[in-house]
Amino acid sequence: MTLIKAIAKAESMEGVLNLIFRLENLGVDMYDTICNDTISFLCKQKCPLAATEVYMVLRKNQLLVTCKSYYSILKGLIDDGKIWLSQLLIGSFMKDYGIAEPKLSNILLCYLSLKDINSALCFLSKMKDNDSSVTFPVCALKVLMKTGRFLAAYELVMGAKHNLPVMEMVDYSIIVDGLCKEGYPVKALNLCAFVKKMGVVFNIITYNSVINGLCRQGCLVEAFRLFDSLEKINLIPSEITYATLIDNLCKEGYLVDAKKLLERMLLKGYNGNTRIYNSFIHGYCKFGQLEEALMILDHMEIKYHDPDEFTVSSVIYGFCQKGDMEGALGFYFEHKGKGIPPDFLGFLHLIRGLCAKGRMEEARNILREMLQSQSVKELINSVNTEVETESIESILVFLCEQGSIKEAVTVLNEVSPVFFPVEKWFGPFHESQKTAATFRVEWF
DNA sequence: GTAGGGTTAG
Repeated sequence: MTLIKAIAKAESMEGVLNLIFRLENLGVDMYDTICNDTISFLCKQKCPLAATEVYMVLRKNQLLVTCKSYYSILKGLIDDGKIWLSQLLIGSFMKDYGIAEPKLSNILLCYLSLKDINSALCFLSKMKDNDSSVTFPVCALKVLMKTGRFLAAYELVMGAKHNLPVMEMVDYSIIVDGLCKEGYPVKALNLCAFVKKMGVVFNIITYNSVINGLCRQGCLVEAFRLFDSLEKINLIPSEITYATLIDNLCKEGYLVDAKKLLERMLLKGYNGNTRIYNSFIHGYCKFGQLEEALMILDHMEIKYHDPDEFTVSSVIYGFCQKGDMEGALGFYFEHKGKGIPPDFLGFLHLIRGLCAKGRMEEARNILREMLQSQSVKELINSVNTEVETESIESILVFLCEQGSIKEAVTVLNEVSPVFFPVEKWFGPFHESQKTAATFRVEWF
């Protein structure tokens, strides 16, 4: 076993398998135990396919495949989404151990929940009738969460009500978080209430996720209501709680309220960070208050929070909004000199602004610098896998060298929304009405 | 299986 582990650590699964095959030919004692141990080890190393090969060796020699081996291979295969292969193994597992074997029941539940959550629940209730030790499938939930089916997980929990197994706080939290990300913050709140009744206590991270989910759906009022109720459940808002709310206030143009909230946060002993100040800078720039944004920038530097790519890009955006290309260029060169270049959108604003003024040669120079920026390259190349033709980067380089700046900008405008989707909360699952437009903060 | 998992940007 030590040798096998050593070979596997060298990431040579073929080496492990070769060794197994040689041991087989030598007719070594305890061969079946070695194979079962190897299966367990390979699964821990997240190599269920290699483990399956060892399993085949056991089958071929009509040796005992332990329940644990079946379980760990199947779990690995299901986690990897290798459904077709797991189907074959489940058949043998059932033949060898019978349906009442707890590990098999768990795997079946995972497997069924992947295909059809209702049949999983049906199976579960049947197993309960047989007085089996099967509990509600936490593993089924994990499968659902891993495959992003948070609604199904939600319905599973809410539907099971009193037949719930002991679930840990984080298990619930992942569902809550998933629901928020999918745009179901109200369902997430329902789940929170339910969980509270079960006596499970969430920490602030979960509530941060819900607050963010509500904001993303445009439910700022509800988000603040939740924020205000945190005290009642003895939870102290974290810096991220404040950051989330501040960012959303800034986005909506409630900069005065955002500032009040920032003051409140500082009073609680938090220091603020670059990200929080970026929210302000971006908000001020978006609403045409460039001077305010620049004041925040100064303030930031006094507080030793270093500006970053986002900061620089936001300020450039602010200058461009005003049509002040000298200001934008000056700011760009100054920060480039300090080693803080803008990111994709910062460059794009700069180039668009220059083009709008007919300053094509300067736009071309900036485009050239943009295409040399590491972060821009990484971003652009991250979509290339889906495009079969030439890479976007090479197209842009070509257009730049040709001097076809307008065409290059067209390409950039096309790819930009892929990286920075806008208007998040107008998706198909709009749970509650957007209330931000009539919203004012009333804590003072 | 018996640790760790889950949160903020245009």
